[in-house]
Amino acid sequence: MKDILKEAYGYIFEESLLEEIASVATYKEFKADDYLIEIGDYIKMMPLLLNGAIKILREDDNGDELLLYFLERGDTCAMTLTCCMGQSKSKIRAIAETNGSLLMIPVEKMEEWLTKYKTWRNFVFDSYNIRLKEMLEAIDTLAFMNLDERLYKYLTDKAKVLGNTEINNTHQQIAYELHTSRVVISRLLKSLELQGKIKLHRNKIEVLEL
Amino acid sequence: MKDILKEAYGYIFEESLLEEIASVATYKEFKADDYLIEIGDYIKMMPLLLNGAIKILREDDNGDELLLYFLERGDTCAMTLTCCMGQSKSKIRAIAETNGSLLMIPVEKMEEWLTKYKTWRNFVFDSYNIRLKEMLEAIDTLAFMNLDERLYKYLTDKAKVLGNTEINNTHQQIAYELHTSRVVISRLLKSLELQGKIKLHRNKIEVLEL
DNA sequence: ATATTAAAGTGACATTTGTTACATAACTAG
DNA sequence: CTAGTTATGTAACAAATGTCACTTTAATAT
Repeated sequence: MKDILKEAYGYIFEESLLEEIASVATYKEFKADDYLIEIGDYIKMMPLLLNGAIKILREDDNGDELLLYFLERGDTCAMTLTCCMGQSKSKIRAIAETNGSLLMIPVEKMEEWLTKYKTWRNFVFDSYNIRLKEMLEAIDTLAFMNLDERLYKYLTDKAKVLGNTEINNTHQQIAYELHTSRVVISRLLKSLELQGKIKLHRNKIEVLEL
Repeated sequence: MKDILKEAYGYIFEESLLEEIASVATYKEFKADDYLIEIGDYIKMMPLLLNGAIKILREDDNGDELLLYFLERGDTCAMTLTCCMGQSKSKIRAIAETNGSLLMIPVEKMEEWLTKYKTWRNFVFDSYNIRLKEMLEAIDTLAFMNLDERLYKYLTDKAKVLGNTEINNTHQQIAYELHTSRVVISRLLKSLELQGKIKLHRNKIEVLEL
């Protein structure tokens, strides 16, 4: 575990902090599609992602979903920070997009390190900043793009996160994450295929240009 | 200035921190519709709002606008924190909604106080958390609500921020902030009026229920 | 009081997105 | 191979939003 930690965070944290993390953190592996955080959960640990990808979703009162963004190696979840420090319930859902692993840090430590390590403080602030940036991007996407553009962005973003141009999803699953209906997604996918941007297969979409 | 500072922040900061703030901060007054921050500005100071309200807007590549949220007394702008600490350009525009005043804190001090005062650290984290919450709310509004609901929410939110049920805006101005067209806003306002929720006048909208 | 200008109202139509219903194609278990 | 199941394709229509053109109303300046 120490090795993966060093690989993922060695370039930002000093040796002594890495030691401390290793000594208090809980290591956890997860598989694709595992539910990691559910809306309303109380969060007492802060996750540090070692590898794999996690998708963060928002849900409205009717249970309708919307994909907010992906977390990758070196990321932590600012929403979790929010909840940890504010002692409030999670406002988002986190689902593993791929297999992966993470470390869980107790909240007390994370607060302690804020004063003790400048690198940790910077990391936490950077995380907030990255998250705010991702949220802004999500807002831009919703406010300024049509659904066909949003869909194409979704596909290319996903391909990047997966490191693979083949996306194994049904149209229905995509529809959930973009908060629309399956028929609409099928229609727009077909049109993207006609434009030569993607190729459709059963349970699989191939992104042709990245 | 010390008085207003104490009135707005006395309940969260200790005396010594208030002293420090008073000694390094620049006091600034602004008038409604002043541009306080423009997209692309470099930000070297962190604002603490003493009174009045500020609206935060996002703009896309075509110059189309979208209202994100309002800041009120006791708020600071997490976007500014982002920019201060990351040395990056502003990604948002801030326009005064009412007359008001604020304090500008140099970035170095804000970093110094992070380790020195727990209350300051909590304030900064709370600010981030509140901002993330507002962003989530903005996303919910965009993703899950129809335009008529968004418009009504806009009107009631604005009335609360102004502390006044009379909103002095043209339909065109509202259309800009909600990123749609004047004709659409006129149509929906008329329908809200027929539902008995608002009353329309020239250059003025009266919110009947809050 | 009248002319000018800004704001708001309105009808007609276009586009985007959502919905329903059903057809077809591809996989899977037996 | 065949039946059943799941995924996808598609037509037809509905609803929400956007656009254009023009009218009417209210405020302001002369």
